[in-house]
Amino acid sequence: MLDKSLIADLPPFVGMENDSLEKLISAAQAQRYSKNAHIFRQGADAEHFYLLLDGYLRVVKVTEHGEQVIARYISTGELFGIAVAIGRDTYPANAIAAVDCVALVWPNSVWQPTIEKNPSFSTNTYRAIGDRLQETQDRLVELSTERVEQRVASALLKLVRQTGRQTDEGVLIDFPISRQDLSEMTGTTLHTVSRLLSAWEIAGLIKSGRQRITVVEDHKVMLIAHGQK
DNA sequence: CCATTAAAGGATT
DNA sequence: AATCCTTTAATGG
Repeated sequence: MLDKSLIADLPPFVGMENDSLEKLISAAQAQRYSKNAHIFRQGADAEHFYLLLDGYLRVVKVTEHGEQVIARYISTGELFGIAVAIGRDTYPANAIAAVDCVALVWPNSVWQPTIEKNPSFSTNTYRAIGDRLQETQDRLVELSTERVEQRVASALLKLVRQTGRQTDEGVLIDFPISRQDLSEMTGTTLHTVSRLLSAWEIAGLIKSGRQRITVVEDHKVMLIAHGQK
């Protein structure tokens, strides 16, 4: 049996009445996903919506030719797979566990009643959707105006803000991330990312290993992101 | 400035 | 052993 304290303090649910919370949580099912598992697939019928309780996952668009673009990362406490919120009946992308994850799963049928009875939940989720839209628009501008170096630096900083964990060496990005992943976030190739990271490591801005990146000099990375090298 | 191609070595399963 | 990740160099748009 799930307890409402699991979700009561998470951003999507702040301001909700206690009995509404209880009702919502009782309609949910907890589900574990091991690393690299697909939670849902692009184009599949959207029958559920989700909340990430623990872990990180990536949202990946796949083209007809098999090329992948990482649309965004979802971290703990975020809703995802909310196709129902924007009137879609299929999922627009794949959701893949970046590490072992735990999520709550609801059937879409509980979305509409929950929205209707809980104005705060409604505003919270539509705000979140708005934020994500804003983010993708910012990325569009980035892609068309900034050099690769700036885009990779920006992506690093975004990940640090979203998932950074302080260590004695700097701020570690808290899940396995490859050069390929970074290239899929920034519209470049893994080779270019590899070269950039190598150069930054020599310059002391970051430390990196296989699927590990630690930002040591975030200020200097920020300078690169903003174009003044 | 950056993508592509190729080659090779290390890490992971 | 097979596969995945990373680095490096050469070439060309």
